[in-house]
Amino acid sequence: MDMDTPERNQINTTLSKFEDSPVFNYINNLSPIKPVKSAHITQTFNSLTFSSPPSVFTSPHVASLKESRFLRLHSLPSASKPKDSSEDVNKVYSNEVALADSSLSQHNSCELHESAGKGISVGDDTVELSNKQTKFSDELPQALQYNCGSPGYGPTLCGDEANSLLELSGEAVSDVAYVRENCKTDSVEAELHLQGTSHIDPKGEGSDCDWEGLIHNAAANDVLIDAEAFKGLAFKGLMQCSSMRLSDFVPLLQQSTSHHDQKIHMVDSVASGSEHEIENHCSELVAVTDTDPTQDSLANGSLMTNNPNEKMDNELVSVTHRGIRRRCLDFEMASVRKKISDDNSNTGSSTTQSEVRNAVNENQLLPAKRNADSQRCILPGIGLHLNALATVKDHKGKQSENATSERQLSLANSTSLLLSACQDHQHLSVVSVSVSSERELDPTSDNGVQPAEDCSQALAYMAAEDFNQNSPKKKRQMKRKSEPVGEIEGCKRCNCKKSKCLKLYCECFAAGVYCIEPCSCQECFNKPIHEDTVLQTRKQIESRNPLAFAPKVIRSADSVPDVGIDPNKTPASARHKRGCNCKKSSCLKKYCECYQGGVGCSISCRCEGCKNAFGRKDGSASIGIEGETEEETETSDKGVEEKAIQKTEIQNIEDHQESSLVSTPLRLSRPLLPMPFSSKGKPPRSFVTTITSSGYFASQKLAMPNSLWSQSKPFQTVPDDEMPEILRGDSSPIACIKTLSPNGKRISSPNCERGSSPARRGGRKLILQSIPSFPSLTPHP
DNA sequence: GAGTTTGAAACT
DNA sequence: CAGTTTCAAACTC
Repeated sequence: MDMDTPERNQINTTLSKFEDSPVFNYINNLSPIKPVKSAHITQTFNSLTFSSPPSVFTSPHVASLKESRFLRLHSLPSASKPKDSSEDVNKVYSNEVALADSSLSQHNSCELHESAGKGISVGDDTVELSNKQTKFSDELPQALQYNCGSPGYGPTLCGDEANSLLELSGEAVSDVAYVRENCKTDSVEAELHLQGTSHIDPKGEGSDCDWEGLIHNAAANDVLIDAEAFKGLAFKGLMQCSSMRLSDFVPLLQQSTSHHDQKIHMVDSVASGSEHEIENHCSELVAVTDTDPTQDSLANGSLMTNNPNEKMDNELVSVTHRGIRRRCLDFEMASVRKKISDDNSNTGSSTTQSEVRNAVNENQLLPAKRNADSQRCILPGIGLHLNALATVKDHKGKQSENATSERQLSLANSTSLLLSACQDHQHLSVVSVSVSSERELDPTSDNGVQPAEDCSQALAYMAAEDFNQNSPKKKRQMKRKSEPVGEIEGCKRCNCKKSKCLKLYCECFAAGVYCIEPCSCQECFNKPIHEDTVLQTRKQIESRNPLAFAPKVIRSADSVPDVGIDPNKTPASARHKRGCNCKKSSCLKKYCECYQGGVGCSISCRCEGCKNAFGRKDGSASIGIEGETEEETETSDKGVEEKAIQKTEIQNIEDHQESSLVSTPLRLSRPLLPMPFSSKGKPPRSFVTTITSSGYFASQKLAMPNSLWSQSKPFQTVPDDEMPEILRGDSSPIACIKTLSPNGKRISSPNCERGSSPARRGGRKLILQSIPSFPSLTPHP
């Protein structure tokens, strides 16, 4: 986007330098690879529906990810590391890693040189990519981490690419390596699919998969495939296509790529003497598969066929699944699942999947990471409106049984992940992976697979259950030390003892997610196995209060005052939908939902002694020291207490100031996220902001710590048929709905307060802001 | 980690 | 709808 221009120029300049360099020429001569056309590349990236959220994306981030891989490919060629050819797979991996690492996390220019020096195509654009990649190199590790499916898993396993990979080198094809490989494979597939390659059939259903076609197609579309990913793909393809052998595959690839100059990447990575690597790799994987037919296959209830090909495929799927599967399903997702299930039976999975994908694409991926850098600590919430989905289900009255197929679950998971896009756009990778893998899901269902909750949860869950089961250590890592008990960036964890997690007291339940392992709840019913109960209870609560699961904080249009709704001139552009009722906290503590949500109190609040730093009920804004000087508006005036309050306020203010994102509540685009909750680093418990349908949907789950909230009624009135549209998020604004809660509290539909610009609002406050559901015109540094 | 405080949710 | 109770998070020590 806007950010690219400068870089581009710079890159070009750099490139020129390179090209003028004797060294460059020399290298260039050595390399048969031709420059890649930028246009193609661009197109490729843009066309990656999945991972590239709209425009927004563009993103350097998404791009960077791919590019990085891309880059890695370049570095892979053994040309520069001849020794590798004879090494075993692990060794190779290690080397690759090393290279990748050097290119990823280090110096840019050097890296670029290195890449160029390796005979990698150095077309202007290519260089550009490389360069770009370098720019975001620091993000890669994390990206990779997520790519591997689990944050928890991340740091240790995949988080730091260099480290993880290196670790791998020392292990015999471990789980880690395994997962990693699969992730890549799936990623590639996802990319290919995204390209709109109709003939790519991951399942290989109906006939031998058209790998040749796939390759050609990939080449034709200028799909960038990194060596490793490709290897995985090739491997998979081999496994799937009994008629094709690896030896045949590589030549094919070469041939295919040779027809397209742009395919240099592939050629470079695969053709350049990597066949051996691939074979090794494949055999390694095969060996693993053969010797370790276990866990996932069993867990997923996947088939253990006698057909090696199938077996492998299953394994791959399950592994990937393993990384992502678990629990990203929330209640709503359960519904989705069901719906999907129904749809699948009727129209075929492809349609449904694509729908989901589209929804995801349009609603969530976008924002991905505009502010990734700055918001890294924030949990971006990108999500699909689960409630809406649930609604669909309800309307359809279709309820599939617990026997939901794994595919469904998987899809749900994928969606959730997508939705959740937890922390960074980098999660998108995960999404993409999961989605692609979903296609391959083994139809044999596994009830054991839990629906996912919010992305974070899912990830956390995975980490906890999938990867950490045997490793308390990892588990601990997953918890991220500083995280307060309840949430891990988007992960909710409750501690309910009496509510069975079926009341709004339960944060998980209120957020529309299932409780997960990290929860300390007792007698919890908020689990997939009690899905019916959960849904029922949920319905009951909604019948009482239609907006019970709606986001508590509604953010109005950035540029449009909350006229009518909030007569007060409070600075905040967002308001708690119902207002608080604080008596003693002066709205300066998280007891106050307004404060917790990072919004000012409004006329609808019944609080006493409001001193909300985000905006007082009386309309004054006490920000910064200002607040201290402001008159003490209300009752509380008791010395010590007052001091305590002031202290708190000051502290909060300081926190605010610390947050680069939050400069002031008054700011229209006030960052929702980095709230002043620094005291414990915990984001607001449950706030979601919604505004645009798209934003709304997008924001949910994933995002936050609080995850998905579900919003309900307003969308529930939407006919099933329209759901897709809703998911699309673009659509027309939903009619403003104002309702009264049973108890007379004012409840207005989030939409009522929605602003004119749909693009900006989104899920939880924190997230949306940082992650616009649509390409934001405003550059985020 | 236990106990207290707080205010939302639930109940009457 | 108001008052009360229950509940679990937030907070304090």
